[in-house]
Amino acid sequence: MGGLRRSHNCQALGPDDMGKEVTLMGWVLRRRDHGGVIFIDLRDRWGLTQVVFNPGVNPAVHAKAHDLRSEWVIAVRGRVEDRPAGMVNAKLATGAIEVLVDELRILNVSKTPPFPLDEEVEVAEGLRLKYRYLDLRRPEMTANLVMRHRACQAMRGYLNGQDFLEIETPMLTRSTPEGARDYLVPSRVNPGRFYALPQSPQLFKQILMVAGMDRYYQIVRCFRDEDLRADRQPEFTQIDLELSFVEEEDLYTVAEGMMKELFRATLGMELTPPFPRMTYSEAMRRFGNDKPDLRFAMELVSLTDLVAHCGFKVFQTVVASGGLVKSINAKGCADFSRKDLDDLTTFVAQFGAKGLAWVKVKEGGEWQSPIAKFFTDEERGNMAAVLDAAPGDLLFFVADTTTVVHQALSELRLELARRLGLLAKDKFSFLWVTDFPLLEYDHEEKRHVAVHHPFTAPREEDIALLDTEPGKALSRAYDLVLNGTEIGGGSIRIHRQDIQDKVFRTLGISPEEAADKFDFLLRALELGAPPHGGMAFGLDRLLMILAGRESIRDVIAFPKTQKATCPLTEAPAPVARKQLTELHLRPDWKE
RNA sequence: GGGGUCGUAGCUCAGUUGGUUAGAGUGCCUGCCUGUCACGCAGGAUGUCGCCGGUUCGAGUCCGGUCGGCCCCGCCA
Repeated sequence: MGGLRRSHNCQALGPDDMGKEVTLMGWVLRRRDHGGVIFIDLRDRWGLTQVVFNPGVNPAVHAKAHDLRSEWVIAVRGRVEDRPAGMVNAKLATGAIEVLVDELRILNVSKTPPFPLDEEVEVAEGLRLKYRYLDLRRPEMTANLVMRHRACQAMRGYLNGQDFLEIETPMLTRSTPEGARDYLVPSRVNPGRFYALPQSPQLFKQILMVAGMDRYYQIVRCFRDEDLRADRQPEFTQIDLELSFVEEEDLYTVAEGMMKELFRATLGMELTPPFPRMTYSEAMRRFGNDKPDLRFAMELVSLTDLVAHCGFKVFQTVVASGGLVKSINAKGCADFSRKDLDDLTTFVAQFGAKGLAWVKVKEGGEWQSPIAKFFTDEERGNMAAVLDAAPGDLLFFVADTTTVVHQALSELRLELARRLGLLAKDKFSFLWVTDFPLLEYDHEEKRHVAVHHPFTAPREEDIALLDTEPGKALSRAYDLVLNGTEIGGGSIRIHRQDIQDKVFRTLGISPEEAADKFDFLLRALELGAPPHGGMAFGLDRLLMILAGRESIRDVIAFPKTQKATCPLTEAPAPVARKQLTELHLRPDWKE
C-alpha cells in the first residue's frame, strides 16, 4: 500500500475533523470529472466520503485521478476540509466535509463491473449471485449482513446472560425417519453406509439435557433436501435452544426476552412482551391458518349453519357432506373489476377451491352477485349481519372441505391484504400459537404422523387418547409467529421412555424400528433424563422480516438458486470417477 | 412431479398484424468543462434477439422442444 496506513473509514469523518491529515482506502463508486476539479465518491463497508482532486493543489495527482474508473481500489492521503458554503450534501452522513487529496495510490484496477453498483435498478438475481462479491458491495446488501451480525451478537449476548452454554453438535450424523429428505454423505471407511447432514440438532440437544447441561443454545446450520421457495433454502440457520426443568411459560419468557434484545439491537425498537397467544384451533377457525398475520383483521366468518338449508345447491351439498362454507368481507372493495374477480378466482383455484362466490354490497344493502338469487331476503340479511356487511363491501365465499376452505380463504385474505397495502413493513405483530394437535392422519401412508416431531410431549390429560382417538390428542408444542411467518417453534419434550415408546407405537413405528433408529435416545431417557423443552428460531426468516426483504436470499451471503445451485461456485459439480470409487459408489448416469 | 412468468446491447427494458438496415435509457470509449454529488455538453463503438428444430418467399415476432432465472402448488417432522 506504498507505506500508507488507513487512518479512518469512509463513514468516520465530520466537521470536527476539519484540517486533519487523513488516509482513506476503498472503492471508486463514481467519478465526476469537471476537467478541472475531479470528485470521487469513495466507498467502503461503512459508508461514503467525497474526495477531491484539485489541479491547483497537486497537478500530478490530479492528472492521475483522471484515469480512475468504477470499482478501482485506491488509497488517498489528504486534508479534511469543510465543504464550501451551499455545497453540503445532506443525503450523506459525511456530506459536510470532503478530503482534498495530496497523494493517490492505485491499489488495484477493475474491469467495468457487469452490473451497476450505484443505481436503484433491479438486476437479475442470477447475475447478482454469480458476482455475489459485487452484489454484497452494494450498501443495502452490506447493511443486511451487518444486521445479521448484530442480530446474532444480540441473541448470543442475551442467552449468555441467561446462563446458557453454546455447544456444537455434529454435522455428520445419522439419517432418521420422519421429516424432510436428508442430504446424505457416503462413508469412505464404511462401505455402503451414509451420514446425513442434520435437519436440526434435535436429538443431540435433548441428549445434552440428559447430560446435565441444563441450558444449551447454538446458532447452527441445518439441511433439508426439499424444493426451494423465497423463504426456504436447502441450508439455513437456526437459533436452537433447549432448557431443563422448564414448562411452556419458561420458554415463552426466554423467547420474548431474546426477541426484545434482538429488536433493540437491530431496529432500535422496544418490544413490550408478553406477546399475545392463540390456540391452534382458534387460529384455524378465525384465520384458516396456523400462522395468522395479525397486522390486519379480515377474519373468516362461518356461514355453514346459516346456509345449511338454503336454496343454493352448491352450499347445501357441501354442508350436507360435512364441509364448510366460510366467507370474508373485503371492506370497501365493491369497486373490484370483473378481471380482479376472475384473477382472484384463479388465485384460490391453486389451493383447490372449485369456485369463488362473491357479493358486491350496493347502496341500500342490495346484493350484486351471481348467487344473490339463490337466497331469501332473510338469509341475505342474516349473512350480512354476521359479516358486518355495509354498502361498498365485497364478500367472498368458499364452500368445500375444511382443509380447502381454510387454505383458500386464508391465502385470499393475504392476497387481498397485499393488494390493499395492509402489510406495513414497519409494523411487527407477534403471536404465540399453542395447543397444536400432536398427530395428524397421513392418507398416503395410512397412519398418523407427528405434527411437530415424534419427541413432542402430549398434554398430560391427553395421553390416554393415544389409545382411543390419537387424532384428538393435543401436544405441548408452540410456534412463534411474526407477521404471518412462523419464525420459531418448539415443544416440551417427552422425557420418559414409556411415553416415548407409546408415541412411537401410535406413529406406527415398531419397537424393532424404534430400537434400530432411536436406541440411543430411548436408552438416554432411561438413564435420568430431566424434564426439558426448547425451541428453534429461523434466523434467515427473522432477518428477512427485520430487513423488510421478500426473500431470505437477501440476508444470506451466498444463497442457492431455486434449483439449489450456486452460480458463484457452480456447485453442485461433477467429481472425478476416482472420488466415487473411493466412496464405493457406482454411478448410473451418463457423463 | 405440476402450474405461471421472464429470457433482445455490459445493465434495465421497448419492439405493433410475420416484412427492408433491431431501438431507447443507462453504462462503456474519446474530447471539452474548476464545485459536482445519478455533474453537464459533444461525438463514437457495442447484438449468437437463451439454445435446437419446424412453418413461411421472409421469424426477435407463429409452432414444437430444450436450457436457465424468478413466483407458486405438491413437498418442507
